[in-house]
Amino acid sequence: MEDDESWDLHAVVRSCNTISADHSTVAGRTNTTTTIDNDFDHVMGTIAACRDHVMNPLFSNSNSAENPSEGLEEVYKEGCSQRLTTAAVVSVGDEEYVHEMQNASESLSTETPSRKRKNQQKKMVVELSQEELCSDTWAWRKYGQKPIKGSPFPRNYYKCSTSKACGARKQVEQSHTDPGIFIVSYSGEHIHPPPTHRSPLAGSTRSTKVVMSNIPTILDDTNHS
DNA sequence: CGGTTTTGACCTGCGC
DNA sequence: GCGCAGGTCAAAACCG
Repeated sequence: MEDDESWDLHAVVRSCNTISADHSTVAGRTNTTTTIDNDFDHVMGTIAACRDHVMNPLFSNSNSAENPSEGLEEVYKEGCSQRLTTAAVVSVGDEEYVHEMQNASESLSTETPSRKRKNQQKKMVVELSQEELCSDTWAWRKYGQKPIKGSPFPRNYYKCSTSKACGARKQVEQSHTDPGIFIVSYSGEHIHPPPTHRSPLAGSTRSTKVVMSNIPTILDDTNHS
């Protein structure tokens, strides 16, 4: 069976939401850019979800409540620059990820059908702490888990469960160099605004109990408007 | 009842 | 062309 570590991963992973990543220098290699080039709207939606939950002091300082567009845009820019620093660490000491992300970045310029394989799909790869993972309001449904060669931790696959038509997906994998860090890859775009609250039944299974115990805190903040 | 996780099977891209 | 590995599907089980 899966051990506590993967269980923890499952628990943490239910919610996640981030900005963008740009790996200018990875493990001493040449520039690697992993960004969503045309997904500003997606990112803006992401930020909108984040800002209320103060996953990062950056967002709590935003004036987005008054000027959602301008505020978020600024936050987005700042957030990117800050995130980039973090995200750039993703591949340090991890040749596999370096390779993976390089391949991903090379294929970012092509439009991607919903079911392209492997590195052909546009991806945004970020490194997140457990806390950050818990600061997500998007509703994700796990649809698969796979052991990854060379990694002691399985990779988990999630779809956005808010809408069946929503093509947003994410993959979450625990870093084997730092188990406290989670490598999250986003693909696709949300076609709907972030949910303002979760269904009471959402994530009602075993391993999500812990997660749901975290979520209410977040939701309380959100619903206080 | 409606939503989720689990998990084995299947599909497909990629390297040799 | 073959085999491997990653990504997805879908049925069953679970939970409140």
